Amino acid sequence: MVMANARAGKARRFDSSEQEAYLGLWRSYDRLRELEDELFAKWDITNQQYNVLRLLEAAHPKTVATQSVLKRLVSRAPDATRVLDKLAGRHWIRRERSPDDRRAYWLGITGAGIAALKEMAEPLRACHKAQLGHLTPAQLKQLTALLQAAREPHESDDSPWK
Amino acid sequence: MVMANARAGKARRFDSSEQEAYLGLWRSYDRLRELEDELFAKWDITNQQYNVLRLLEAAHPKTVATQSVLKRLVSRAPDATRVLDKLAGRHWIRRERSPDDRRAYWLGITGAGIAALKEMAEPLRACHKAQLGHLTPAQLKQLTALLQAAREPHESDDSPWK
DNA sequence: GGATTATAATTGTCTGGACAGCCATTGTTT
DNA sequence: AAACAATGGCTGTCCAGACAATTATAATCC
Repeated sequence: MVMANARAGKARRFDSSEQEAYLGLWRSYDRLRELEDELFAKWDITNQQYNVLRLLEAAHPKTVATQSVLKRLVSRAPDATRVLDKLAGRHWIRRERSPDDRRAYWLGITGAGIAALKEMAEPLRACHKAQLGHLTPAQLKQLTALLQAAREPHESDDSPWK
Repeated sequence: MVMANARAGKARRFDSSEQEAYLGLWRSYDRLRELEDELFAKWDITNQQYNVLRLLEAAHPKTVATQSVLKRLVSRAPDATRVLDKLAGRHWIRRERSPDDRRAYWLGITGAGIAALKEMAEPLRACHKAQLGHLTPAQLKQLTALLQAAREPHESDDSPWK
């Protein structure tokens, strides 16, 4: 039986080095994310939800405007309401109407939310170690810097990621 | 009116340098992908679909087993059938039963598929340039190498991405 | 060689991401 | 102050990603 093109020499060709880098970025993200997703699945939580919790924890005991949280998220959340609904449903966050602008909400993490984060902290740390612990500190630093440079022109001026 | 924690000093703290690198990876991927998605949306195609087309074009005029294509995709495709359905629906690919294994299919790109790719080539190249063209060739090379190193332990031995 | 196990693809279903339209509220303009 | 525009959030809907169950076929194991 003939196996067509199973691994035909230098299989992968790229149109440009930019494309090569981008596909590498995509691939690496995909591989690493799988590890994290697996962990989050155990707590029935998504990385976005976790992200929100972390931001609120950092601000604790102060509360934060929804829009402020959204701007700082790693990836855009067009369905913010539903993400917050899920967290509020588990009583991990509180929402209260802003007194000066009745359209807006202030978000705060609850004690249960903080407890949940605490429970996840160590396994998550181990997960990140499993993801990238094989790189040297110098490599990690370099990678972080290059990634920052890569996205820099695509960040708005007020982005916390800039 | 008091703005709570709008940009409180060194806002972002990380638990580890591995986490920092991973979040940077996620963020950069998210920003860059947005550009590409925007382009693909114009042709009503997803990056996964494009990916499949490219792989089939590379093998053309030979045909490729579905499984072989799936292994080479950038990100896992659990719904392979439906991705292929879409491409076949636009007559960009052909599916034919393997004669020696009636479970399997051979996939091939059609003339229309090749034409579609040709039409997309230049805008896409420009897109990749817009994504990462601001990096120097040395930076691109370094980034590509670091990304490869980052995912290396998470690739199976037979992965084309290793 | 018949039973069991593994593989390839399809299908149903659920969830999250995305977008548009909506309502309520606030800000701006004249 | 009335009209209009902008903002914050909510909801309906659609689509892709994910997973489990199913069917068909092939390979393996007594």
